[in-house]
Amino acid sequence: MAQAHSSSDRVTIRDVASVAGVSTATVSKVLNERPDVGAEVRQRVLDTIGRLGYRPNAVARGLRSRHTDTIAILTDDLEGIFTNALMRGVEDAASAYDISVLLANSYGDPEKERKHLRRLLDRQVDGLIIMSGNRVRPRSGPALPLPGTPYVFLYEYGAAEPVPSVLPDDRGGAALAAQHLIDLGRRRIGFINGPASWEATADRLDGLTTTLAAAGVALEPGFVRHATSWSPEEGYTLTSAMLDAPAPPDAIFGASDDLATGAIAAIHERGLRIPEDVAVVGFDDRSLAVHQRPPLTTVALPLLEMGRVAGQRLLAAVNGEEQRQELIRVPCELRVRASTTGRARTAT
Amino acid sequence: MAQAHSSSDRVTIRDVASVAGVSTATVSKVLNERPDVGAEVRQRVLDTIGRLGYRPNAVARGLRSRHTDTIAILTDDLEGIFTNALMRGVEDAASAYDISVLLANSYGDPEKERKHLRRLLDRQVDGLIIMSGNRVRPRSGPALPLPGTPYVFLYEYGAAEPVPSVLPDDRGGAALAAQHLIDLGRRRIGFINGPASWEATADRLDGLTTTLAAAGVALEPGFVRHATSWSPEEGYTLTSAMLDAPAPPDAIFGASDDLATGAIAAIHERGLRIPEDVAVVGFDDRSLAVHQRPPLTTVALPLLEMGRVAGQRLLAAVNGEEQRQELIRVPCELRVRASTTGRARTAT
DNA sequence: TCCCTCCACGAAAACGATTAAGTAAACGTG
DNA sequence: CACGTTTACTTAATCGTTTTCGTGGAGGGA
Repeated sequence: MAQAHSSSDRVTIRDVASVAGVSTATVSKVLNERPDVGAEVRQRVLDTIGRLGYRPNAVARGLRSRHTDTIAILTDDLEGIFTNALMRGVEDAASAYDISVLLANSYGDPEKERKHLRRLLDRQVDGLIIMSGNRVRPRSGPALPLPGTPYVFLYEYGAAEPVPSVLPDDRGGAALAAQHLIDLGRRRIGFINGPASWEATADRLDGLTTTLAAAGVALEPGFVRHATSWSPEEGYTLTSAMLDAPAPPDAIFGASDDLATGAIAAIHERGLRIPEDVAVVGFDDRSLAVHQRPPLTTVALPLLEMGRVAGQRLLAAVNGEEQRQELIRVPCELRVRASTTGRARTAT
Repeated sequence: MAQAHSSSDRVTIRDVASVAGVSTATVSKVLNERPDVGAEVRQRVLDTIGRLGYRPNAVARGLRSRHTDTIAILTDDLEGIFTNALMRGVEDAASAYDISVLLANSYGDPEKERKHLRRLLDRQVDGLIIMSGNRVRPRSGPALPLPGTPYVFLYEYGAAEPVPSVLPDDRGGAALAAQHLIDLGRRRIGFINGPASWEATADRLDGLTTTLAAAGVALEPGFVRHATSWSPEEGYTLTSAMLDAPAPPDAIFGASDDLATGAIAAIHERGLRIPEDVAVVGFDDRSLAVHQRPPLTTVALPLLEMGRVAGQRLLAAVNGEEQRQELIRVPCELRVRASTTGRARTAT
């Protein structure tokens, strides 16, 4: 194996140039696949690079060319339920374009967040994915202080001003669930929504009612409840209340898998059968959904795809495409399982 | 608000120097808190920096000083159950020292992994946290090709050679659970271990048997079973088998929360009470543990702490401390809940 | 007063690439 | 054959810092 002959230091573009008998400019052109370099010289340089095991120094490159091929994810909850899948989507998109991803976690502390943001800008990141809008987002003040650095909000509700942003299609997702229940002949549908303070809950309710209305099905007022948290316990108590009503529902739609899980417990407790007596649909498609008994039909949040979309939008902006200050909704997908059909119809 | 007067470009150290009437060398010294600069000059420079809103360019700094204040996490499963908590620990440690964290996900694809590794080294990262040992790890060949870049393996079992590494104390964790059950007077303990191919399972079994033996309690051969996966379903079937034995166990220890969850289902199904008839202990302390009915006593994996420890070890090595090729075990913690005591004893 | 030692600071050379501008040779073209 | 144009390279400046020396002056001792 050929080695750099002289020093123990890393081999630079200058070494390659001198060994190949060309200038560093030429090596650089070969590296960047520029057209104005002859075939045999190109080959010679390539060979030399291989022999010497040369690798371009990304830091030096970044200094001169003013881009670092790096984007950052700024989050306030690295351990959030959905964070990994979102991150993975972003990482997917980025690494497809040979872009690296920096991670910054703020715990929701505005001080930490500012510190991270400063550090990232110092580091000359090319763009930012923001999953930590509580503090830096435009909602609470003027626009982000990101001179010339493009950014995309990911899974951040409630931006006051138009801003590049990616969210799930909550309305469409709820509509999917509603249509599914209708198709199964259910007419007395109970909806356990999340806390009203969450923006998504309004859209989910809207998707449900609109779809039901279109099918001529009315939603009983007592069958629409806002939980005070997304927990199974809430799902359990609210479902219990509905089941104990004189004319109980024949289906429960929970605005989260946790809520639906609580519903399942309440239904089982009363000796009712799922789905024969009461069908259950959840929302999110967390891993627990498939492990329920029976496995839970649910509306899957397109987290991976959301991450990818956000990443792609950001990279487009980094590459100079003009960025539209637009909110993009990524469609949800219905995963039909035994809690509505009695036996799993589709894998996963 | 004072602004850079002349151009639209970013303000550099040279601008600061000229405005403050000193050389860039001096500004640099102030920036890096070097001693050889006088008090009033220092103050003048500091003021100028503030007025101009100057921020040092980390890329340029990295080029010259040969360190980037960046470490990377190389993982093969960004969506793994434990990945976030581990990452958060690493991020904690890093950001405490003003170090940024790069993320690289390989999906276990060795090709992708090599590509990421190359990219990270090109980027001159100061060190690596490796949670993706399947391919790059020494097990399958010679040492890592990381000339001069320190690294620490995190939550990676089975390194063939001594290598800086951080793992949970599986043995100690199992011992904690065993002691707890003994203290509660349980004597007929069933152990549902994970798949034998997992290195951790041997340690957990060992911790259990050693502790029981020390208390004079024997483990019945039929009460020690290896599952073929970590799933609740496995826990369910294996527990069922034990419960249907002539003299059933009075406690089930599952080597994962999922296994223990399955155990709970099997116990309930037989109309037995938890913990009166059968106590249940899990391992991992995933979020589902606290949501079980009854809430599950479990051995918590110290993921956050493991991440922190790995981060700190790495940063120490980056700072020139000599790195010991050593495996560090981080102690687990027992979280006592109702599945053994009948009522929660501790919060969380 | 002279000499030596510090102390603060500046000049200038890196760091390893990219890139604008320049140039010599080869190549038409009239 | 003289004269623009390409083609294929090279030269050298540049990106924004850090860092190694060098240096002038202040201070101290004899």
